[in-house]
Order: sequence, then structure tokens, then C-alpha cells
Amino acid sequence: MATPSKDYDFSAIEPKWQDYWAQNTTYEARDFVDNPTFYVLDMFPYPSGAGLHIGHPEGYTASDALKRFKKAQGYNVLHPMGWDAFGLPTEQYAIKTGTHPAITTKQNVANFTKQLTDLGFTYDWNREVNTTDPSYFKWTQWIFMQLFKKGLAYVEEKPVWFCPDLGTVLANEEVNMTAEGPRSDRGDFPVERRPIRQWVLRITEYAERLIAGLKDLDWPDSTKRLQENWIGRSEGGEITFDIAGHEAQLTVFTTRPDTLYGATYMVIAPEHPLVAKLTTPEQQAAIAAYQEKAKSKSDLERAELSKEKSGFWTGAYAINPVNGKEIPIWVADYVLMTYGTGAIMAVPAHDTRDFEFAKEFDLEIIQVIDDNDSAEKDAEGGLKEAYTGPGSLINSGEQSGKDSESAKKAVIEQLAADNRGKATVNFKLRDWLFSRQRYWGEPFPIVWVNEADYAKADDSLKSVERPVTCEMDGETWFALALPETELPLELPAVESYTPSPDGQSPLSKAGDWLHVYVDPKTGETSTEAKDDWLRGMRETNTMPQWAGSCWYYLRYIDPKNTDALIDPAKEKYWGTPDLYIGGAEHAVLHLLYARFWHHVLYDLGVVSDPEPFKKLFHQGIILGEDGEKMSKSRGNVVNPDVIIKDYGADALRLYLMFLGPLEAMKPWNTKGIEGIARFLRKVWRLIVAEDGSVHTKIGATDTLDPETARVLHATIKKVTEDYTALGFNTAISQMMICINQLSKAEALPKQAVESFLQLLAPLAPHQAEELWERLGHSSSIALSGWPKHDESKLVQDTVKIIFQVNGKYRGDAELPADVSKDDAIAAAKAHERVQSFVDGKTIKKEIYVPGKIVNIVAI
RNA sequence: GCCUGAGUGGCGGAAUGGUAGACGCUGGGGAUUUAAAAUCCCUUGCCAGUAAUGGCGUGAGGGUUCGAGUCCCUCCUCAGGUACCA
Repeated sequence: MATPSKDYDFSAIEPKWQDYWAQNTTYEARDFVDNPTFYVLDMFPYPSGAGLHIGHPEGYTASDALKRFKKAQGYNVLHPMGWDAFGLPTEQYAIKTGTHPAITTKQNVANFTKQLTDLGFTYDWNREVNTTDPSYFKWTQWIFMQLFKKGLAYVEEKPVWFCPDLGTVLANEEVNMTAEGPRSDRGDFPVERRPIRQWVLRITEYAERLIAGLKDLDWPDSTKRLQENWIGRSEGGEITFDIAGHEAQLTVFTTRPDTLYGATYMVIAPEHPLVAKLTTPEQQAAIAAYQEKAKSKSDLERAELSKEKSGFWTGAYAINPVNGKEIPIWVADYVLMTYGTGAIMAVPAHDTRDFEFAKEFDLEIIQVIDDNDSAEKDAEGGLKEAYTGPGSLINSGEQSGKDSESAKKAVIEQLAADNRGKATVNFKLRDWLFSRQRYWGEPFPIVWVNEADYAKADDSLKSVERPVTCEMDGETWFALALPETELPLELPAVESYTPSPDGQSPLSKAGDWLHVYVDPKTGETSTEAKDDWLRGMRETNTMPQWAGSCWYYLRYIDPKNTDALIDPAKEKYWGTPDLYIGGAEHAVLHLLYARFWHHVLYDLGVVSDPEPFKKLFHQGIILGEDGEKMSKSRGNVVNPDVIIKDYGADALRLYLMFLGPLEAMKPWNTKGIEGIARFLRKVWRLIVAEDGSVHTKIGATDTLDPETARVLHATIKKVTEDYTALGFNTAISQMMICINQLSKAEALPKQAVESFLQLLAPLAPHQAEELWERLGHSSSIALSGWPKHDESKLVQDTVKIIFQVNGKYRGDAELPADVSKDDAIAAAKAHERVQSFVDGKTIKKEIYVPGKIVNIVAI
């Protein structure tokens, strides 16, 4: 059965072993066996028409190698793969060609599967998932239903980013600010603001837990920080101001209640509901024009346009609750309606933005925190810039003298007694815009009915605590969730995948699907009218691509379950992934959304741990040979298929891992892969003689010479450690050192060579299997276990001791490994060159680092 | 501006506070070959020197230490993220 070839012919060897692993289900994960489990998860790809990018195999090689390593160590390893297949490009292609996205998806998946197989990745394809498969998205819809019933979903008409070219709404995160204005992240088309009916998920209700949960995760620190900043927790207080001559009050959020005495004016956002009420007739025209201007800008644009402060006085005054001071209320767009309460108390002395605004409009600046002379002052002693640091309070009535930290509490307590303030926590995080006006996404399992019908429907179909309503054509509609028996709700066939010009989903044109009758008791639906059934209309929005990727790692554990999202016993057996490998571009969105859903599923009792990804690793980006990001337009894209054809999958896998640390961004270098190819040929020649038989020097002896044994055991040790820590580049270096050493030996015990192959197998599995077979084994190297190093083989009789004088190398000597301090120092002093540097000087100190260094300090 | 990272030969990169440059690529020289591929050997941080050897050297400047690429402080550059978040 062995390939007769005497040469290392990867093009014959690699398919042979890929078939072998598939047929023997070598890497199948088995539920409930006694071995310890190890679940290694890759971020599943979007199966685009372009095929695999070189970035995919980088992370996937690491996980495949780790999987094989863990398997060899006796773990029951789960390493699955699937497809994040809903998405815009497929839909765009459908619009252009009329091909149903499901057909395109199927083709792309087939292509991706082949490419992954060619790379020698042995995923457990029994567990393959596809987000567009109804048996999968049934459960995506089911999760949404739970969110809906828990009151975590609502509908709102919001001005959202709309991209006319893509014909869809985009989330804030999918829009980039550029010099040419706001543009879509995908495709780089211009986008604008439009009010559209949207589903929104209350991720903000989990903000506190999402922050707190980060603490114990083994994630890159930078990623944790990114999520922290994104959620943006700030502690502070809300303070309520009376308005002179008005019933209404204004509540502000501030992180600096301690500076309240320094509040010299207030600012409300142009969109603030009280603007019209507060504006005096004289100011009316100016304010209205300003509001109009602000409306045309978005939050992002406001930030992008010059930071010059603009605004107008409303003509009204607020009353500072601590000292009764009347302060003017301004409207300015540097205050955002979407953060805090949309209103602020301005303390120009201690806030940079307020300071700039006050300077611009000549407003009063009162310093209330002592800067201890650390801030720059003008001739009159006024601040030249805001002092934002801590200090003790001045000009602050009864609070004067306190330090700013304790004053924060004191001021809030003082106000609380009067019901004018309370301590609060504010978040930057906003609720998650969860709908798209697209065809190729999960339909919402929602039917809209009128108010009278809603009253007739069973509570089990409702969000009881927080009914969800929307306005359509001047009527109020109420949302009912479909029962589990109605799932999956599949996509209807449509004639055109193009959204309507007003931005509504293509589903809004699927008449037969759109209009349904609902059984008020069970939620069962029918296209036919029935007695007492409610007449309803299906939701036409679809879910964003994030929906399917929010929970796929759970489905791998129990992919074929038709009765539940996941069997609790299997969930407990496998737990959450032990390692999650994927790009840092998902540091915020995917990883935050998935954590949110997982927390909700935890609350529902579906999973037994609140956090889904305990350990996360980001592989770096591979740049083109020119050191620039790979892109078609640059022409520096490396195609994995071509590399496999020229050098083989093993060489590509090894080289991807040898380029540098897995997490680093590093340039590709086609010349460099030659070195790896050379290494693989060397391994081959060590075992296969010129006539194609096993080399006669293998097994010609039972013992290794001490030096070769030392190198081999050092290699076993280092490779084992490095694989565990994903330090593949240094593991490969060590294996190169080892093969160079083994090649020198005249005779080798068979076992030494086998140990080496076992180390190599995770990264170059095809060649390792082939050579393993040629050494006479009939079963896979995957089942052969993992070598253990023998510490005693690492011990050397003599060690090289470095001699330094004043910290500089001046010589060395081989000394007995157990040489005493005195003997080592004596040996150093006896050394000719050391003497020449010590001569005529006084020895101040002698240091001996056992087994390493003697340092003589002489002046 | 703020938050992360990162700056080491011609290049990718190694170095629990202990000989900086492992391993690989590239370059130079040689062996083998009719020739080529493949393979093998020597060499390859900079400066001086035939050499032995000496001096310099991890973005810059300080500091701690017997000893610093590694720890501390200040600064510079680059990459990624984020931005009027009160």
C-alpha cells in the first residue's frame, strides 16, 4: 500500500492520507468517552466566491496542529468547521444574476471544503454547520424568540445608516468615516441617514455583566481593553436642574459631580425634546436653523467636521441646585442626544470641551478644584486650559476643602436628600440594531397583528412585560412570536432580490408568504382564513449576519438535534471551547454579540456557564511580499492553491507557522518556503534510501550517542512546550536543529526516528504518516501517542562557563557540570584573557551564576 | 487627543535579567556534476586588523543592576483601534 516512490512526492502522498483520515474517521470527536475533552474552535469563514485567502490557513493550521497534538496526547478532541453563509456578497450576486443565494452558497461551500481538505485539515465533517440551513437557523430563530419573550427585543423607527448602492441599512459599526463622508465598510459606498423600522436588541441591559465577565477571561489584554472601551462604563451621577420660569426640569449625567459649583452654563443637544419649549422667541430663528443643520449631520460627521465649537443660547436659565445660581442654557452639537441624558452641566474650568466652548462664547469660568499650581495661568490668574485632574475643592460652599474623590459622593448625597440627584452608571454601548432590509438572512419568527387581535392571543406568544409595537400606515401593530412548532420559518421564493426603493426588504413583495392567519391559542399559521384565527402580517426584515455566528460553537456539540438547540448532557460533556482562534477584526462585534447571547442562554438555563470563550487567540495578518496588505488591486495576493501545487500542503502549513509568532503581522516571502521544502526533503532522506526502501542506518543500533540523544530529548521537551503555547515558529526551529543532528548520525535506533516523526506530525501530517507507514506501522501515527522526554538525557557532564570581566565576555571553559563556585572562579582567574583584563586592578566582587557565568568586577 | 501593540543584521525572526542575532532566507566562496537541478562544506551585524584580537552594536536619552534587547522613567517613529462619551 506504500507509495513506491523513492522521492518525496507530496502530490501523491497528500491525497492518499487525506482519504485515509476521512475513511478511518481518525479525527472524529466522540461524545461521552472517558478521555479528557479538548474543544478547539476556529472562527468559521464566510464562503465567498473568491475561495480561501492565505489568512484562513494561518489560523486553521494552528488549530489543526493543536488538534493533532492534543489527540496524540490522548484527548478526545472536538475540532469542527462550518459556514457563516448568510451575507451580502452572495445576495449581491443574486441581484446581478438571478441565481438563488442558496445555490451560490452550495457551490462556494463545496469549493471551500475542497480547499480545506487539500490543506490536510481534518475537521469532523459530521458536525458541519451552515447558518443558512433551515435546520440550523431554526435555532437562531428560536433564540430570537427567547429574547423577544424576555423583553430584550423591541422595534423602533430610527434614523439609521442607509446605503443606496447596497440597498440596505447598515449598523454604526459597518460605516466608516472617510474624507469623502460616511461610507459603507463593505464596498466603500456612500451612505446616508434614513428613518426605518428596525428591530433592536437590548444588549445594554447586559452591559454591566459584559464588562464584569471580561475579568476572568484568558484573552489578549488589548482585546479585553477594546471591549471595555466599547462598552464604556462610567460612574457618575444624575443631577436635576430647575429651569427659571418653567415647570420642566433638566437632568444631566456627569462623572464629576464634585465640580457642580463650577457649572456656569448648561448645554442640551439639538435633538433634545425640551429645546423648543425652552427657546425664547428672540432666539427661535437661530435655534431652529441650528437644529436643522445638526439634523443633516450624524454623530459621526459631527465628530469628523472640525472640532470648532458651535451653538446658540436658548434664552433660558437653569438654576444650580447647590447654590441657586442662574446659568444660561445653550444648544450645541458637541452634546450628543445618544449619550447620557442629552444634556450636560458645563464646567469650563475642569472640562476641555466646555473650556473651549466658554472661550468661544465668552462664558464665565469658575475654578472649583485646586490645581496646586500645576495648570498654566494667564496674567490675572485665570486658567489657560481646563484643569481635569484631581484636587481639593475651592469656591464650593460647604464642600470646599474636600478632595475631589470624596466630594463626588458628598455632592450626590447632598442632592439625593433633596431628590435632585443620584449616583448612576452610564454606558457608551448602545442597543444592538438587529435587522436588515435584505433577502439573504434569517426571517424573524414574528407576525404583526392589530391591537384587538393581540388581546385575543395567548400570552405564550407575547413579550408580556414589554409588548412590542410599531406604527405602519397610521395604525399600531403588535408583535406575536411564532411558536417553536412553526420553526424554522423559511425564506419564500421571490422574483427579485432587490430591495424596494424605499429601503424595505425584498420579502415585503412576497405576498403569499407575507399575509398569514394565526391561531390565537397555539400560534400555528396558515395561508387560509380560519374561524377565530387572527389576520396577520409577517415581519419582512431579516436578521443581520451576526445572528448565525453568535452561537454556532454550541451547535457543533449537537449539530443534528431536532428537538433542542443542544442536548444538556452533551453541553455539559464538551463545555465551551477550550481555545478560540480567529482574527482580531472580530475583537468587538462578533465577540461581544456572542457573549451577550451566551449570557442570555445562560439565564435561560440552556448553557451552564455564562461566558462562551474562556481562552482566545488572535492570529496575525499575513502581508504581501511587498510588506503591504494583500489586495487584488496591489497584485500581491498569495493563493494557497498555487503554493500547494508547487510545494505541497505540508510545506505550506510549516511555512505559515514558521513565518513568525502566530499573533504577529508578518510579510509573506516565497523564497522562504524553499527552506521549509529543504527541511522536509531532509526528513524524507533520513528515512527513505535512494532505492526507496527504508534507510539501512535506521534500526542499525539500539542506542544513540549522548549528544544526539541530548538534542532529541531537548527537542521533545521544547516542541511539547511550544505546541502547548502555540509557539510553532520556535518549535519548527528546534525540529530543524534536531534533523540536522540526526542526519549526522551513522546509525539510529528506529525509535528515535519515530519520536521525531511524532513531533513533526501535527504540522506536516501527510509526510509523517507516510514515513510512519514505511517504517512498518499499519495504523495511523495519530494513534501512536506522544513522545516523552527523558530529563536524564539532557544532563551534560560538562558545561560551558562564560567568563566575564565587568560584565563583558572575556573567555569561556568547559567545566564539570557540578563545579563549585570557588573552582569556577579559580578557572576564570586562570584564564589568560581574563588575567589580562584583571591585571593591575583590584577585584571588587566575584559573581558565579551556577552553570552559566563567572563575572569578575575589577577596577 | 485617548487606548493597545511594536521598533533587534540585507530580510523573516531567536533570546527564564546572564556570550545578542538561534533557526531559516538572501549574499559570497568551494565540492559534486558533461551540464543543470538536487545535495554537501565553509562564510555572512558594523568598524579596525593578514590573524590572534579589540572596539561598537537591540529606535533616542537617562536610571536600577556585578550584568539590561529584557526592569523603571522621559521622548521619537510605526501599526491597529477609537474619538466632542460629559
